[in-house]
Amino acid sequence: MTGTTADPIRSLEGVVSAAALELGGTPVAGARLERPPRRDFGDFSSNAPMLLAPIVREPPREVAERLGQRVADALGPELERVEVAGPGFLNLFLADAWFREALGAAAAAEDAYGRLPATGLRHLVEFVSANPTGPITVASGRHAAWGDSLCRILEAAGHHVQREYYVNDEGSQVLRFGESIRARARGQEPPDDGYRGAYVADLADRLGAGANASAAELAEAGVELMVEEICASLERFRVRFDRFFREHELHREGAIESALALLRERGHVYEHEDAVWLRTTELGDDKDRVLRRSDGEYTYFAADIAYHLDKADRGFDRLVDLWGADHHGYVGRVQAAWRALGHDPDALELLIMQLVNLVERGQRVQMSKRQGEIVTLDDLIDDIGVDAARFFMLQRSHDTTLDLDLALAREQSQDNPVYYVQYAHARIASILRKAGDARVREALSADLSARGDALNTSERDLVKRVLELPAEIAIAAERRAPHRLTTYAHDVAQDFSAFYRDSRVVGAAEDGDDEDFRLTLAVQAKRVIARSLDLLGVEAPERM
RNA sequence: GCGCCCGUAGCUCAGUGGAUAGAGCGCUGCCCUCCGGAGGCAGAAGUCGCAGGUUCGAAUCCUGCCGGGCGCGCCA
Repeated sequence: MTGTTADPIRSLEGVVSAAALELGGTPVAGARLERPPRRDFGDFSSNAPMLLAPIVREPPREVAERLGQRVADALGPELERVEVAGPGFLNLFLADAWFREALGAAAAAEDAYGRLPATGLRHLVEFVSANPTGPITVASGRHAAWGDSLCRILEAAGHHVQREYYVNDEGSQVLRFGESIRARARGQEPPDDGYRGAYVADLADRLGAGANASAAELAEAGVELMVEEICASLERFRVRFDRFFREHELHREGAIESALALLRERGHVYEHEDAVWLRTTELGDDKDRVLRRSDGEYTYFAADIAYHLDKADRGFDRLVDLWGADHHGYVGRVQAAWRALGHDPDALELLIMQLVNLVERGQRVQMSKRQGEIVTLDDLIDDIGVDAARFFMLQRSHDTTLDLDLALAREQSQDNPVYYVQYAHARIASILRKAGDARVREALSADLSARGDALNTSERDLVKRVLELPAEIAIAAERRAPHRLTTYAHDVAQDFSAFYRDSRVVGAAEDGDDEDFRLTLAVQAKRVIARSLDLLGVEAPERM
């Protein structure tokens, strides 16, 4: 049955699908097992009969009856009973034997549990990419947490992942940055459109900038220092990149010219009023875009096309870009350019990250700022810590504005979801310490299926929850939805609390209960919480 | 004006075709002879923005409208 795999729910789904195939003569697309909304609808519920009904031309409930019979035959004693319900659901009530075997299988997988089979697909995820003209802000912090967590989840889902930060070290912004440093070095105010943060004067000091250094030199040196600082802030936030890709490389290697030549060859380029244009309107954009300005300079857009071409040439199956909300007007033209280059539109995903509002008791707040007018990621971490910052930033989907409640995030109590989850983990650790290593190992090597006592509701609920991890990871990866893991981790913690309330673990044997089963379940709940938190980049403490 | 995103409980949000729509916060009430009370249980609270449509079935898909956010440079 399911004992040889680390995804017992999937195996069960396979049994139902096989039965549906026999009945319908053809595979049923979209059939799945889901957790029913109410406990009296069983442990798992299949929508297969409703999908099968049109194929076999029978009422869904009749199909469900026949499917139920076959599933019952296939599962034998692991199934308690099936019920047909509602519009044609097949509800499965599983026997305790199934729960024991399933838990045993999950526990036997140890650290591999929740790690999905390799897909061979190579992903390049580009995120943060904040201009290297200032420290990392809270908004960029959300990009960092989210992008990094997505990468962790993609890896768990079996994909190969490369993390990349695109450094805009060219162009007018950078020059203005250099001019601002130079002004400070001369004891002057930066230009009106320059960078006015306190860190600029600090950079001027650290560079030992003489009054006659050029803005371009100062810009280059300033960018290098900023990249180092950004890197350090991100490292502190547990975010590491495989590569910082400099825009400068594209200019130096003639990559922009060759991208432009390729576009020209493919017939998408024209000249107008001394500028070179890309005809993006033919590919879904609302206006054509300039690639090279009339002054001969390439636009940021041209460099970005060259960058994406470079990524594609490196042989990735999937490019994921995470951009700020202020860049969403840019999506159409980059997609158009991507298609102009002849690439599969689905291979490039452009995701937009919405803004972060810092909130305290319902009011927008101004934090005390280390760097003048900018609220930096470091300021936030100093205030609420890395774990709370990451967890809170990951609780929401990327396309919704985030209200981050600082008061709640600071709170070290059960009201704070990150503490609630970490507390559950620490509490299980404490229980297992009390049991002792040797006793825990003994429990893990016991054959749970040989036991006979009835499981209680909260034990069964926790087993089911723990078994959901592989599917949760798969869905989070597919939908680019790290926030699902925050919900899941909280659910596990909650189900553990119910289990713990109802069932004594250490000393269960004295009451005649199955202590091996309970210890194994506690171990597995702890692993699953730790795994979920790891995918979020949040620590799972043994003690608090 | 055009484009994209959002509109679900008092608040912040989950829920990408299925059953009586969920969680956290807040609110009300209850539970500490028990492995961590940094805990648990129960309750009140919803015209899923509005109106049509598709479907056996719609918070979910389509169309229109209303409200909010963001974007619409030979800036990056």
